[in-house]
Amino acid sequence: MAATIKDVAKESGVSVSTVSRWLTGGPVSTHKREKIQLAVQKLNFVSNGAARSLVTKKTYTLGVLLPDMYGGFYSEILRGLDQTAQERGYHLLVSSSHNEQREIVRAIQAMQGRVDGLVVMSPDIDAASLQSNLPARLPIVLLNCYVEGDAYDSINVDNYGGAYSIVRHLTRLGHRRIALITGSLVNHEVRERLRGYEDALRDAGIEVASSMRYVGDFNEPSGHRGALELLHTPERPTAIFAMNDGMAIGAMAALRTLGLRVPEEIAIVGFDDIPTSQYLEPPLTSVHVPIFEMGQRAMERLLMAIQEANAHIRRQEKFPTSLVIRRSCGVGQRS
Amino acid sequence: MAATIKDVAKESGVSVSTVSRWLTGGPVSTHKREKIQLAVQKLNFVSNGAARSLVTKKTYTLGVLLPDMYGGFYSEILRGLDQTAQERGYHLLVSSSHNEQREIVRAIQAMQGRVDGLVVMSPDIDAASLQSNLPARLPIVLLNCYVEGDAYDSINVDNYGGAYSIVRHLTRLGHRRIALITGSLVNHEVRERLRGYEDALRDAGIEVASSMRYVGDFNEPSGHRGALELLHTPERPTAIFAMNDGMAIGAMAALRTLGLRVPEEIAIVGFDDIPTSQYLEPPLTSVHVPIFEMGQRAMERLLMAIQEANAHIRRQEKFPTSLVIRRSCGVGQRS
DNA sequence: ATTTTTTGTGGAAACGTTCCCAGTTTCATG
DNA sequence: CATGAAACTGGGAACGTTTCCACAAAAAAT
Repeated sequence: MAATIKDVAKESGVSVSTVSRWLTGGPVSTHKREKIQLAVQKLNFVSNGAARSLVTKKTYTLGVLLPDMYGGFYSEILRGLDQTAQERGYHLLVSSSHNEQREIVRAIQAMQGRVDGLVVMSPDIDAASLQSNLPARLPIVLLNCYVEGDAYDSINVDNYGGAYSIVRHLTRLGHRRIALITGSLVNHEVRERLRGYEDALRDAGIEVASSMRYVGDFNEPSGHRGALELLHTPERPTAIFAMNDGMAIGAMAALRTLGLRVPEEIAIVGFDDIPTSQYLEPPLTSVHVPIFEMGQRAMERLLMAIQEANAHIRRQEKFPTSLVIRRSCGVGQRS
Repeated sequence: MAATIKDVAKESGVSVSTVSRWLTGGPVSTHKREKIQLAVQKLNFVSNGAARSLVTKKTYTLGVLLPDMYGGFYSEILRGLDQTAQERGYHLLVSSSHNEQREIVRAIQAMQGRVDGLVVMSPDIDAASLQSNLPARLPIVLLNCYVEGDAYDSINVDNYGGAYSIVRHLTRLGHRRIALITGSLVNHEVRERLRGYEDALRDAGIEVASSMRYVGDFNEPSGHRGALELLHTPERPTAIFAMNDGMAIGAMAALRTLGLRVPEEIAIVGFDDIPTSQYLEPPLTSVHVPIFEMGQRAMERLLMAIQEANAHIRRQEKFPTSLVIRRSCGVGQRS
């Protein structure tokens, strides 16, 4: 068994209270302090976090719920979360692969009593079931979740604006047949990006054709499949807009195997601007999303919510995107 | 305040013991079960993890210590760890950015009582200080750490063999001036890879030149700087071996800005074979390391150690690498 | 019908801390 | 040298669970 505070007290001949006071930085006489330190060393004592947080009601741990962990996007988010947490002396309790409502709730419940707050990232969670399953009082920040109203702190991206601007960029370059590789359509972010795509086409006087659309799943292989499929359409697209960089990468690989040159024969653009994208050949034009910063910001807001407790004012933030023009769309500066 | 088990007991008119028994799946009469369920629903009760693990001494949480979180390597490791943990009903308590000995120890101590075991990944931790600071009995698996003897379970990569084989590949292609971009030389993995590089050169009758070496830090920018520096040497290298793919990517970007074609004018190879590498142009020849699998395996071994408790037999595993020949070294099959 | 087993029940003692409280010592200060 | 403040001390009650125990009621076996 690991040594407890009682063992230390006995070994050093002081009371439990005094050892505890030493642990928490209270005033202890030099004499006793030395004895305690000796005993701690000897017994290899480390205080038990569970017991501690049971009484203090602080865990210095924050829960993070992710739908997945694959790829440059989630790892950047996690990095942003982790760095900020780390700076403030917090740890992260991570749990991924949650797509279903029920799973998320289960994971949240398992974290109860082990975390001081929660960052939930799940594009398809619904607010109602969150509310009814969440222990009251647990500070929470929603990242890229769709919720109406101001019941939660949330952080989102301007999905509509980003998609609109990159598709408009393509239309301005003269493209008229712009194919689309989407993620799952139940995903709210996907729907927003879709709206941006369609509006940009319409505003350019282009008809939206459903043959120009392939439903992927945000991973490389689906981008690959999507590109192959879209090239079979009677009127071959001159450009492909993939709803994230992962699928754009997959699509580019597919085009390469077909011997199609990017961007000369077909343009391709993505969304997210993950770190990898700049190193592709040709470098990928994409909608820049400040991924790392969003992670940071989510964590900052969560820590704020924890600190301010009930005085906390909830806010919904929407991060702007920006167009990063590289060579894959056919006109960028070299990079 | 969140509701406690006592509140539930009072609300439903049964004893605390009975509620607890219901929670843990013990036998409870239908009648009381219903009452309890009602009360739980009404009070929105979720049992407190800290209290629970204080008495059961199980947390269903595993600690993970990483030196950093940036890049394809760590995120793959983490994914492997997380997936396996998830499958077995465990969560991950993650803490990164630990390079110094002291920081690691502090992080481990902070996790005491909150985790059932630990995966420590820190190429420059030393076994002695681990041992003296670690609470006895806490199962632990070392990932890519250098420790002598069999005091710990550990998982490593065949760094020497990997480096040797990729450098030999280059010499067989006729390269004689093979430059090297390393990571920090205090890192044990770096030293092993260095050894492999040097032996491969010697075995090919090539003299090891210190002018052909640039000390980087495993991140892209240092690869970029390294490539620029190495091209200034009197005898320009015909190939560059970067000790990880991140630096290889940085180096490739540098060569591109200089207008040097890869692999025609200069070959470049990496180490790790992160997911990104296959999508580069040209695709990067690298030493494949089963990153995800190593994460999985580390977690499996940790869970074993936990399950078997004192009957556990420690083992040191070394994962083999394999050469992945793509185009960046000048001879690969197209991909 | 009696005994034995199973099933269900609540009281109370843990688990390893912190922190309040009441008390004791130490130490300037007038 | 009294006096009040400050520093220090240990006892013990929390914190929210589980689990051991003793026992009662119901079911099964004799």
